[in-house]
Amino acid sequence: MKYIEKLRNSGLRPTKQRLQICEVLFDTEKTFHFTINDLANKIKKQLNNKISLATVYNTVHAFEKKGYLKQIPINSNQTYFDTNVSDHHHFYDLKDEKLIDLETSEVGPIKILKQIDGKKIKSVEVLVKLED
Amino acid sequence: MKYIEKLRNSGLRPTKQRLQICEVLFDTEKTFHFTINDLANKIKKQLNNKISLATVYNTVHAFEKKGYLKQIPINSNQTYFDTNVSDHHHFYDLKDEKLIDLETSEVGPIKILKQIDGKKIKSVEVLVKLED
DNA sequence: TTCTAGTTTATAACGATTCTAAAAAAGTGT
DNA sequence: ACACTTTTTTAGAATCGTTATAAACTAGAA
Repeated sequence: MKYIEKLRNSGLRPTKQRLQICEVLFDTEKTFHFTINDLANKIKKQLNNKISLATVYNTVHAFEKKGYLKQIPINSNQTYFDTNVSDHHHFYDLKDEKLIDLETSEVGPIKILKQIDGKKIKSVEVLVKLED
Repeated sequence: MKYIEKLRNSGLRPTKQRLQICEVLFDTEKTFHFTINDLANKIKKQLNNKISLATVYNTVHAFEKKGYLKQIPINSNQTYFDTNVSDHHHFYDLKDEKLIDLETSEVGPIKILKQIDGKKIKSVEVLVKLED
């Protein structure tokens, strides 16, 4: 299994559940956006196998901490995650409540002209809200 | 009262509670960020007067719909609002969990080079995460 | 004053997320 | 393979922000 190493290297035991979640998250052509609920359903369908919700939460947070997932800053009752962990931005379609990737190359360079004492910039994320 | 007109003009009845919330939100030198809970506490302290939580929620949402408040897109267990409704951006201090305004003039012009069919851009918001 | 629609209220309901404590599995050494 | 320790999984309970409910109240109009 190709994920065993990956997990071990980041100090996570390669358990059956984590490996299965890796499959669902990373064995795809394209990256995608999801909520915990989306993911739990996907697991059930795709693997015909239920993983406890608590485990899904734990795993997603563990993966996020290790940098294998990113949280998408957006106001919703549910938290959105992204399997695309490269620096990039998002459109948010307000009507359909859908997220669409917006690559950094598709946004001109962003200059932050204000500094905050004792702090450094960790990330710059753009959210473009769309309407009809 | 200066807010009676404002509320009437937007089709909201100028009730005692709404006027009081207006005072707390808009009778300030500077704009500020808040959660519903922050606001409820501020009302209790500042006006020595309790307004039902449900009313605070209703009012904040009504004001947001009318454009007197803005939601700030950020991942937190609570929803953040801003009394600064001009186009602007935010720093988010990850450690202190604090928001800081970042004016559009302090960010170079942002060019969105990707278009989504049948949709137009409603807003462009930048979130700059800060670490030590 | 009376009527009606809009508003407030306390409380219940809801739903996403986190906590808990026990069972299971993984890793380590023998 | 076995015993032992630590991590992980699990179901269910608990938490907490937010929304719904239904009754009491209020603003505005006739």
